[in-house]
Amino acid sequence: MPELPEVETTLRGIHPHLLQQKITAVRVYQPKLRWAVPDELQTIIGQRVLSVKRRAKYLLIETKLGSVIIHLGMSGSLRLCDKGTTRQKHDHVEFEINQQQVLRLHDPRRFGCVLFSQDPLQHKLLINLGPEPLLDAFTAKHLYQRAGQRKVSIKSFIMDAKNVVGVGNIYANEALFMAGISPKIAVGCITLKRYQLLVDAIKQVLADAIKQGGTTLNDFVNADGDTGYFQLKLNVYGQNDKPCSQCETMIIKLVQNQRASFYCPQCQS
DNA sequence: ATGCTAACCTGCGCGC
DNA sequence: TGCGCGCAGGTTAGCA
Repeated sequence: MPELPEVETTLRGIHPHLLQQKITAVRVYQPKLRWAVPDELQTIIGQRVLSVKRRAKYLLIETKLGSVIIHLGMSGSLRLCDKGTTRQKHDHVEFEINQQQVLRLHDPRRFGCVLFSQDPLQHKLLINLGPEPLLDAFTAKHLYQRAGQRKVSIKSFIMDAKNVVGVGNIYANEALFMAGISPKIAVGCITLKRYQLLVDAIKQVLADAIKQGGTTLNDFVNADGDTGYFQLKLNVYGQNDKPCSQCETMIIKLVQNQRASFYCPQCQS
């Protein structure tokens, strides 16, 4: 489930509870995640948390000896609870904090991962990532230059983390609607001016969602254990066969790169 | 280099 | 009530 706003919300939820605290135990109940949980993870036992950060949709828990890299995949969530709290089905990894609390990774589909690296930003999975969408380095010029004469669709392009990180399926659809751009257009055919509209839309859509505390759909549980069901206003995602909020034309659904796309054929071209 | 497909998993809702 | 099917928020490896 988690798109970038949910990961950012998770970060903000766990950050104050982890900073400067000692990791007193690590328990792995199911090591078979997207990648096997490495034995090296045990290195952090006894270490103090120096910082908790986010890069793309990866959460980084940094200690003097190295960092834990966590990705929530499609269905992952992190929850901080008292040590005695009963473990739930699909709670695969837990970090004990000061012998009192545990940070638990819950992930039914197991597309997430828990890794360890002495230098996480140089890790294979992070080293080639594009700019953070909410920072100034993410510009229209950047997308325009990367697009070149390529023929890939704009929807696929903005969901490719080498171009910009953190744009998942919901927000890709919503940002394209906001920018008035059809998800099917080839990236090489888009003007710099239209890339500016798109960059602005991506920033706004993500910032709005973070402001609301993450979305929305199914199983998001925030770090304090409250269900975070903030229903974001979705203009196109999941709105197929319903009238466009702007022009009343029926929203169309199609499949691109094995992912559902939704758009208004009137407002987006 | 580019673009597409399969694959990794479980759970849920729907039609029959 | 039960079963099979299609679908789901992500991302990489591997192929043509």
